[in-house]
Formats: sequence, structure tokens, C-alpha cells
Amino acid sequence: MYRTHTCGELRSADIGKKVTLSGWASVIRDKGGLLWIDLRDRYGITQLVFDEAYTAADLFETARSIGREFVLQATGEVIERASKTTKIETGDLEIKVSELKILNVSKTPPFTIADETDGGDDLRMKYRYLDLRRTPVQQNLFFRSNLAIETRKYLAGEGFVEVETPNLIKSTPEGARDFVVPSRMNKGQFYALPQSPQTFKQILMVAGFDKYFQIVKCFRDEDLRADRQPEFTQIDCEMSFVHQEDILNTFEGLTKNLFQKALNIELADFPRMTYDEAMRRFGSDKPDLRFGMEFCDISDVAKGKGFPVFDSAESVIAINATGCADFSRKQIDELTEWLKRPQIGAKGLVYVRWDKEATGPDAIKSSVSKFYSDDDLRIWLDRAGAKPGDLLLVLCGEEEKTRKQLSELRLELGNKLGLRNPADFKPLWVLDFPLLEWDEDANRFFAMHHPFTSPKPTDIVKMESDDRTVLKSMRADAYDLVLNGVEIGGGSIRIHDRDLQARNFKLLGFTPEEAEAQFGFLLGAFEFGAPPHGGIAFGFDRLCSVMNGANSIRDFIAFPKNNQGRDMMIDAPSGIKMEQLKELGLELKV
RNA sequence: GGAUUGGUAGUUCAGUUGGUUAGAAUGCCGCCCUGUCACGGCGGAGGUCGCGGGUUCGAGUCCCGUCCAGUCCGCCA
Repeated sequence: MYRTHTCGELRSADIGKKVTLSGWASVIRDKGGLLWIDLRDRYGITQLVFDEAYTAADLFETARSIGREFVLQATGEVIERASKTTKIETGDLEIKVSELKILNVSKTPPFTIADETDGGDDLRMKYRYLDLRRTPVQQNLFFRSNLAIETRKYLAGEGFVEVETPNLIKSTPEGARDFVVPSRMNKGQFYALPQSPQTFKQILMVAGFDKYFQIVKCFRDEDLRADRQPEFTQIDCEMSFVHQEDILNTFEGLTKNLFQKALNIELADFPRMTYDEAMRRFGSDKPDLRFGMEFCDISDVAKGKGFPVFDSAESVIAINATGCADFSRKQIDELTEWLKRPQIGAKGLVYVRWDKEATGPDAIKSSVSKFYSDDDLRIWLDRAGAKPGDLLLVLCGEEEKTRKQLSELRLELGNKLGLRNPADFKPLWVLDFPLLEWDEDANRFFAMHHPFTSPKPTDIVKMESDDRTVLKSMRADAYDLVLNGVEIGGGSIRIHDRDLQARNFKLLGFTPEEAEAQFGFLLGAFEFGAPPHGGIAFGFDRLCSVMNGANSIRDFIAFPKNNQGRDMMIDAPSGIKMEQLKELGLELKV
């Protein structure tokens, strides 16, 4: 028997018991005649004590030879501490060790295994097994485990069936790049790893499963970010005989339940906003509603007054930085430089400062005072709902671009002003996404969500149009769940009519032959009585990180990959042997 | 594909307009210490300043190239 108790469970009531604990030597404090070892396992820390006064000489010698991260088994009596601590739950007691077995030795770890580690990211990834010994990282994975369990409980309670779909499927050129797996038995042919189980879950609806879910790995061969991994996990769902409303309600229910179970937070009903409204008010399809600073279009009052920059711009849009009138010239210059970086690409920044104290002509100062009277500027301020002490920031240019830039500025201000409190949760449904997105380079439309998304019934007639503007204006029964400015989930009502699906493929530039070759199985299935259906998928890793106020999903994934898609611990990807290539009928040209 | 920040001791970092023997903290090793819990005290070892080239009397520092890591844009139906 390796242990009678874990390192986290002994309490004062256990004093006097003889116990055996196993774990890792965490911190060793050698005080000469007295030696303490903090023994750590998943459950906590218990202090071992060795005292020259009563510890046998050879045992004391062994204890002194222990290094950090040695694996120990200690047997002894639980005694009350002479000096207690409240820092750990077992702080009232310690183990007077009478037997000590070194179960394994350890090299000195390359970084400190503590809540606050001194290890850099790449070291932590290379030695992930050591990083995973740290309590905060373990806590994240416990959280994730719990969230998955609660998800299954809730959805099972709602009548959902968990069905596994295959990982070796067929490559399709739409959407993200596929990870591809060569087939040995079918030389020259490849499987693709699923970007999502989309078509399979729709087929399950055709098969009458009615409510499906799966917590499932998805794969996308695209460049990574802090919140993007090449393999990630989704809570994937599909329902039959439902309208958008039914799906929103079900998954709002799931989200509320998860917050309640995992964080003990009761979320109010989620607000809703159309895509168009979100873009107009926040310049983003995933606005962070933890703070205001909405956009205000002042094109009509800012143009035609002789300021050439504004006059030549398509749109002039302002945002009211509440209470920021005390921003120094330097701060505004810094913001301007930040906006001018190529990632954002703004040409410049105009400000109107409304001094809190000053009155009369001194109250309002602006970088464009030369072109606008006090009254002109007051109209802008008034329209943006500004008050004394506020700072109006104005960008101009092509409307779409300007809103995007202003959205970045808004988030940056939110960060600077500390308005994005990670413990505050503001969910939002964004509805009525455009069906299509025009790609200038490819000179064709792409599906904004995916090619199986149903246009809004009232917009179906527009599908026959040749007019790009009309097609662009089509809206879909597609929705995203946004949480604190992060896209947590997205879904849509699907097309369940074969002809409508064929028409949609045509709009997306598929020839009937291509559509048949790639999605023939789905079109075929639709000919055998496909029910109306729709679904949604939640980014599970992101949900975990946002619920914990973290920016990166990597700490919620046990073995994440780095920016280059590399697993630093196992050093993958890597080359393969010539024989393997030969067996697969592959030849390398690189 | 692009922008940007960084790479100096095992680790986290500092290193001035280019100037003597490249520092600190922590970790590691040794000695001391009977109530520590980030224990403390004294001492010691530890460096190809990512790599290659260039400028210079002289380069950790400046320039060019390259590799690696982080963040972002493009991309992510």
C-alpha cells in the first residue's frame, strides 16, 4: 500500500494516527537539527518533519539527501504543529516520519514548480509534465473536466444523444485548410481530419436522431493565435424540427447552467443584437458588452466644412472615450501611433476634448479647431452623448475599414481604462449574419458561416439575383454566442431541401458536378426525407478560458502546440522514414 | 505571406553615447542554524551574450543576414 491518505486530507482530528503518504518533495527546509519537507500531490501539501532529537540517524541522513521533486513514501504519526500555518489546509499538523522510502529520484527541475513559476513559456511547454504538476495548471484542467461532465449531464437531461463521428473523412476545399492523412491501402488518396463534424451531424438528423451532441476534436490547418490551436474541442450539437428560437433557448440554458455549476454565477437572459446592429454600434460581430463607448456616425455634420481629410472620406465616425478628457497630448499621440501600425492601418486620429472645469471657448479643444467652430464641435459631442470630462476620438475613411479600426481602438481603450473586468460576464447573441461574403481575390462569394446555412426565408428570392449588392444583403438564420468579446459558439438553421442546397452551392461557384463530388452524400441524403434542422457548436477551450478570465486557451489544454503548430514536448511534427513514405506511395520534393 | 517584441548564468532578468575582469535575484553545491513554511546566515561553482558575417583600435551594445520564441494582421466555411 502506497498511502493511507492523500496529502490534502489530514486535519486536526487525525492527530495521533499513524499514516502513510506518497507524493513529491516540493519545498525542503533544512534548519540543521530540524528538517521539513512539503510533500505534494494533486490533493494538497502535508509537511513532513525530521528532528535530530528523535529521528534515527540513518533516517535523518536519508531525509537530508532528498532533492526537489523526489517521489517519496513517508510513514509516521500525525502530530500537532508547534507553529501552525493557515496557508495550507493541513497547516495545523505535520507527520513525524518514522519510515521514509525514496520511490524515485529526480533531476533538479529547470523551473520552479510553484503557483508562480519562473519558467518561460517554451520551457513550460518542453517540460509540460512538470508544468502540469503546478496547481494553477491542474486547476484549469480540473475545471475543464468538470465543465465537460456538466455539459454531458445537461444535454443528456435535455434528451441529447452523444454520437461519435469519424476522424478520417474527406477533404473539401471550402473553409479552412484540411489536415490530410495519406491512405496506405488507397495509394495517392487522402483522408482529411474534420474541421467540424458538420455533414455527419446533419446526416444524423436525416437518420432521425433528433437531438445530437458530441464533445469532439476538430482540426484546422491555419496559422495559430493565443486563442487558436490546430486541434481544438467543440461542444457540437444539432437538433431537428426546430427554429432558431429553440436552439438559442436550449444553448442559452446550457450556458447558464454551466456558469451556475462551475462558477456559481447566475446569468440573466442574454441580450440579442443583429449582425448589422453590432457592426453599426461596435464595428465588430463580437462586441464586448462589458463597457459602452458605442460608435457615433458624424459624417453628415463633419463633412463639407472645409476639412479635406473628412470631406474626402466615405465615413467619419466618433467614439466617446468617457472621462478621458485628462488624456495628455502624449497619451493621444501614443494612441495615434498605435492606430497607425500596419495591423490597424488608420491614417490618423482626430480628438475633441471637453474640459471638465473650463467654461466658454476654452472648454472644447480639438486637433481640428482650425476647421470647425465651437458650435460644430458641440454638435458632434452632443450626438455622441459626451459630457464635460469626455474625449471624443474620431476616425475617418472607408466605412467598413473605419468601423473595424474604431473597434480596435474601443477595445484598446477598454483595456487601458480597466473596463474589461475578467470576473464580469456579458453574453450576447448576435443574429442574422450575412449569408455570403465577397472575396475580392477569388472574385467570388464564400459562405460566411458554411455552405449548409439557410438563408432567411424572406431572403430566398434574392438567391436568383445577379446583383452583387442584393446577394450581399442576404441574411441567414445564423447566430453566434459572444461572451466578453469572444466568439464562444456559432451555428445556424441548415438547408434541408435538396434543391435549395443545390442553388446555394451554385451561388458559391460550385458546378453541379463539383457539388456532387464533394457533397453528393449529403444531397443524396436530403432526397430521403431530411427534417428541418439546425445546430450550434461551442468552442470548448475558449469557453474554459473566458470563464476563467484568461486570454490564452493553452493553459486549458493539457498538451497544447506552440505558435508554429509544434508540440515542443514530443517534438512533432517530424520527418518519417523512407519506408513509411514508400509504403504510402509518397515522394518528397522539399 | 507580413508587422512587431524578445533571445545574456540552470531559470527570470539588468547591462548607460560602443570602452578595463559581463552583473542581480533565484536555483544548484558546501558549511552553520531546533519551529521553518518564499526559512535565515556565510562561502563557492556556474557565461560560445542564439548563430553567421560586417563596421571599428575596440561590439553583449551599431549594421546585414539567419534561426528560435511571443503577440498581432492576413488566414481561421
